Amino acid sequence: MIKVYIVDDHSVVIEGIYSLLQHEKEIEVSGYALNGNNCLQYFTTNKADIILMDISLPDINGVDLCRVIKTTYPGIMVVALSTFNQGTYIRKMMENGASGYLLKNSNRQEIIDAIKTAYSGKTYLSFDAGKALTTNTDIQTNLPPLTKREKEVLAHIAEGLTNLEIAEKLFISVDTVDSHRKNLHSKLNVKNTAMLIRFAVENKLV
Amino acid sequence: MIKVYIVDDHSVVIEGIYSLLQHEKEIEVSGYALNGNNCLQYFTTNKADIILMDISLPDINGVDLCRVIKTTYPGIMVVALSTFNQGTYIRKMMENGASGYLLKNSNRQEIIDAIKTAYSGKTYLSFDAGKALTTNTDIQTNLPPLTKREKEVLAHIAEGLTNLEIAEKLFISVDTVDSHRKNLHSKLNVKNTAMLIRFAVENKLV
DNA sequence: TGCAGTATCACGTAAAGGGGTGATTTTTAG
DNA sequence: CTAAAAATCACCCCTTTACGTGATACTGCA
Repeated sequence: MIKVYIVDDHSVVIEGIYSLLQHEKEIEVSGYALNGNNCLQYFTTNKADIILMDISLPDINGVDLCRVIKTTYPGIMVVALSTFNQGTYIRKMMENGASGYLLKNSNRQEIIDAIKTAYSGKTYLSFDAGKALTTNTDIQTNLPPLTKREKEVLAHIAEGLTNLEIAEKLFISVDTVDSHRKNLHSKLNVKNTAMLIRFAVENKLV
Repeated sequence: MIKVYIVDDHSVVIEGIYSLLQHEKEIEVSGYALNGNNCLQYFTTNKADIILMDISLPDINGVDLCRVIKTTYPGIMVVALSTFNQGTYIRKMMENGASGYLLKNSNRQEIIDAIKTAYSGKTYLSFDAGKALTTNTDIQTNLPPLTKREKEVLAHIAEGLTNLEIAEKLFISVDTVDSHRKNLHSKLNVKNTAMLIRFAVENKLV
């Protein structure tokens, strides 16, 4: 029986994985945490074989959490969970001891494969993730498609222009620029300019 | 007589270059512009051999301006002027047809060398710029030194935290975080979060 | 010892961004 | 032609940044 622990701040993800794995005979979900600290807390008194770990957590980022876990409990295999397919993050997780990288849109079989592969001590990478690593070209397939206008706006934000300046440059209203900005936020799953630009630069969107 | 034209939004820089070159027999400063549009305007009716062009301009960024100039007037040699030594920007300027890259802290001889080299059709790179290009490692020598605290704050901003969140994490006041942020802005010569993060990521400060 | 640089905190104003909701028009693709 | 996607604009409310100015304490170095 492989004991799996889940760390993700989205309850639905935990719920989804739990449900996908509940009929799996060889796998048991032994617990979960909604943030990094609860996870660390848990492992002071409990154990597991595999941790499915979201890369973005409210308190600690996945890369750091992974490093802490692997140095403290080398026997636990960490599989990174991510919404997007970013070569940069994949590399960082791997450098910090992760045994695999799984996209949240993976199907049941992929998740099971990842868990079993990691359990056997090997590394599991989802198809696209592996490709992103070897080609050294971040796959944009798993990035939400941005429209032409969104890309333009993003480029201008990255240049340091304000919404007003962008509006003047594109001959549209500030409200429209704001709309595009909001769409970028929700598509890229960020909540402010700093995260937006970081994401954009790291993904060579700008 | 080599006719030199200067584009820079800082009057002092124009003044400084002018003064450094005024006793040079073979070089004549034939004009200047404080922004990209005035520069383009000028060249519809005038000409020059060399343009010393600041990379950051109020209306158009230097890279784009360089591309426009070089496609419209291929005979004009563009030498990029920059405060910092960023491999990324150097590369971009070169890709867009610049004949050289000069730091604003260059001395008189370097500026003259750059102008003459560009005039002869060759490429001039200041020592560090050349190094930054070939080693593929952005030189940080020319980046203002950031203090420990500033780096910490910067890292947290890049993670998407607000000043308040950073303050709580570092056990300091929001006002202090704000201070560090202001210092980062002035040290790195940026005016908002977007530019700050972009600069930081491109310079591997985060 | 004294100065420069760092780190700290404060207060105020103005500007910009973040979040929600809703609506109309254009474009695009089937 | 028509349905979906994209682009446009508007308003509200609140939070966060931006910028200025100034002050105090600590620290390392000349």
